[in-house]
Amino acid sequence: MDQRVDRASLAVARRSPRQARAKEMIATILEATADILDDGGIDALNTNLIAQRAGVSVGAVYQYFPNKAAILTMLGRREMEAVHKAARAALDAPAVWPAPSPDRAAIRALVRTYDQWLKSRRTVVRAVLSHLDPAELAAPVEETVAAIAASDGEQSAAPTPLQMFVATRALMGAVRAAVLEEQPFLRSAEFEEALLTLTRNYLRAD
Amino acid sequence: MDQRVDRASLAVARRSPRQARAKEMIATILEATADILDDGGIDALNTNLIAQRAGVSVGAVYQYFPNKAAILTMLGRREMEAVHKAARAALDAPAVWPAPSPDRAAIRALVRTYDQWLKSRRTVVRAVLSHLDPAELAAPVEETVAAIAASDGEQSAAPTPLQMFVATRALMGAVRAAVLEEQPFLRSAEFEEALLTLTRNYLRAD
Amino acid sequence: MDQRVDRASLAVARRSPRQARAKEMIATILEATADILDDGGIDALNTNLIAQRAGVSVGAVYQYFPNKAAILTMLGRREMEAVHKAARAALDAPAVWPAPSPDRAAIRALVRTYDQWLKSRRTVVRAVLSHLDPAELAAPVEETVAAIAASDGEQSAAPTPLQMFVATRALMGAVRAAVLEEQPFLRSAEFEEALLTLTRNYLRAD
Amino acid sequence: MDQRVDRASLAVARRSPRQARAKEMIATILEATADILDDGGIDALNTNLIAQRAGVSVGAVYQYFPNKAAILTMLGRREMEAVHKAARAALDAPAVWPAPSPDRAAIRALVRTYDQWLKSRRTVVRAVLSHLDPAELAAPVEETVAAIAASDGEQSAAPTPLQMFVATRALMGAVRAAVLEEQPFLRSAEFEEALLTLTRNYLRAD
DNA sequence: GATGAATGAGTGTTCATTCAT
DNA sequence: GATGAATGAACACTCATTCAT
Repeated sequence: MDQRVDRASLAVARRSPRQARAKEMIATILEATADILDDGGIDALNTNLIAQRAGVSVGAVYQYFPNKAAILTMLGRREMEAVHKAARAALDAPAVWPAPSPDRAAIRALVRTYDQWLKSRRTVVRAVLSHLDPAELAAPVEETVAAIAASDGEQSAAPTPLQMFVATRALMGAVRAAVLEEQPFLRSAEFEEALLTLTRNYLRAD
Repeated sequence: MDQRVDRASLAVARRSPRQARAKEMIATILEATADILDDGGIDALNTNLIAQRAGVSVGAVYQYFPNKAAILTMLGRREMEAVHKAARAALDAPAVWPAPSPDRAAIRALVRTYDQWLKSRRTVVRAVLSHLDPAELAAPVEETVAAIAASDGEQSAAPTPLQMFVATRALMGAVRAAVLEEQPFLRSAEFEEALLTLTRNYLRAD
Repeated sequence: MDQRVDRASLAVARRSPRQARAKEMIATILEATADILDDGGIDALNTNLIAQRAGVSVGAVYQYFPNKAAILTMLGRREMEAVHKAARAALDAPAVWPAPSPDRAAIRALVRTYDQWLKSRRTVVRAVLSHLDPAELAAPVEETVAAIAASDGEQSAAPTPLQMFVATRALMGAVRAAVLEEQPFLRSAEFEEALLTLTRNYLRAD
Repeated sequence: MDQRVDRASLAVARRSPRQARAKEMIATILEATADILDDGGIDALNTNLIAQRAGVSVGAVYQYFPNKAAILTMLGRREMEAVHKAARAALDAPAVWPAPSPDRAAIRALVRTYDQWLKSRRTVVRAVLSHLDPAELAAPVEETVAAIAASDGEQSAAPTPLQMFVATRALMGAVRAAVLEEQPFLRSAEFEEALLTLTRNYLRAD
């Protein structure tokens, strides 16, 4: 068998470790940022501290991010992606028995995800919620709303964009407030029920 | 005749104009703050600039506010009070003919108020929405929700605290997102209708 | 006699100490700057050190100068003013006996002034010579050249602008080089003689 | 046949292309430096940018230069050499008819050379003029002055070192100022005439 | 109470230089 | 020799807050 490798693939093979390192570095920096945020809030956040906690030099931080704001923004996006992913995973998880209806499962997944997130990264959540573009924050919730709308079966038409907007933001508003105000009922059955009713009733055509 | 006046009454007599001056000063400072916010965003805000724009010295600013954060907080509260007041005024206004139902009137008042506010103080709104305690922001909306709940008449029981929370935050979430994302449908009839449906359907017992 | 003072003059009287303080501060900052320059050259110059050496805070420095460059520029101008003044004073000084011709006196004054200056502020001179606008540097020399031209009496017409330019810059070029290259003949009679010849011969019509 | 080659001769054979490469590299780096200087002035100059523009790595730059200052110095020297060469070439060029006197030709060559240089590398010229040792800058001018002195024939003795110094620096001072102040008369006949008079009159013994 | 000059800790960012690969 | 990621000292400048007048 021919042992030779063409130059192109070799180059790819070689670049990989570099890219891997870059990804690692970015991850490390973001983690350090999140840590600081959770320790001392947004006021404690400064680039030198980020570098120190990440165990790298400030210069390295600026090799991967153009400025401080970019770090915060990327952290926000990453966190949202994580929430997104967690919510979807919960949605796709094999149902327990007796299976909750799919829309209830969707709400439950959403709330659980936020709750989990909040527990591990209280301040990061707050920072993300207030610094990220609201439209970006809506993505995972939109999926939940879509799941609820779909569960209604043929009974009703697909929601209009405006309906989606209102339903998404309403649901988000309720969850967000519960998170930010640290309401104790965040993981209660009643809250889940309320959110479900809110969304169902709104989307139900009449 | 005795020319002396007792000190106490003098103090009382004098305090009035003093307090008036203090109120004026505070108002001036807050106005300057709002101006700067709308001109250059939160990053342009600093106490020296506030003093300069208010036409007073920094020292004077610190005579009335313990620190910068307090200025922002008070501005936020004042703005919310204004919204509160405007919303209530709209709610209490003599109905035009044909009168909209009271709950529709409440929603309309809320949306109009935010729209007006946004037009005159875009950045202040953003700053307030993201820096003020969410519970504080809920007050005027709570009133609106209460009005809607009341308009349902005897058909349903008074909403529970949880219901109030969810309804309020949901409504707020939708309005807030429309404001922050500067959605063009903010002052459309469809949006009003959607918000009304959202709240009515949720509060309607079933 | 009326003892009252009108408000305006009182204001002036009161502002004085402030302005005096400002002038003092500026002088102190410039002095500190010159000190640092002479100690460690332009590379050792930084705003924090300037403040420290001036015995004030960095903030104070920035109260009087918009940025670091402005400090250097102002120092340059001040130094040039001083040279200007010294050169003129030497020019106007009562002649010793036997009196040198006025043009020789002018050259002598110029060279002495530079020599003096160099001895006390070697690096400042270098910095000034290389950072200041060349036209600004020409002023005191222009005066010297004018004195030499005038001493020629009615024999020749007033020099044209181009002649002034060439004579001034030529003279300056020679002095500048002697200063920067720290030529030992800077304060020799031969050098003085040479400069005199250079200028006289050029300006003498033929 | 013996395939071995002795190491020494191989080394010699190899050094040539290596040295050629080294020269190329140095030239490339200096060119990049000049480019940056002309684009954004001395403040825009940094080693990473130099490397990038030169299409090499920073490490490579440091293979050929001990530090940033050395690059600037070498660029200065190179530029001066070029001026030197251009001035000499102009001096040696076959005279047009009617031939200008040799001293006029020398001045003309000097001024033309500076003018040309200025047009193509304005900022480099400024940087070189203010960062290079003044004695180094004098070399090409010295040659011009020598040419002028020589053209005087037997009428006068060879100039003394001091005379050379003064004549050179005076001429340089005038040209330098015209260049730095971007005087429009830089390439005028009057300026040439003035410079010629300046130098001739000074060197003419009397 | 009012003033605004002064303070100085704090911060984002740059960039010459090194060195493991 | 070449690369370029990493280093980290250095620095200009800001701004909330204080306090002598």
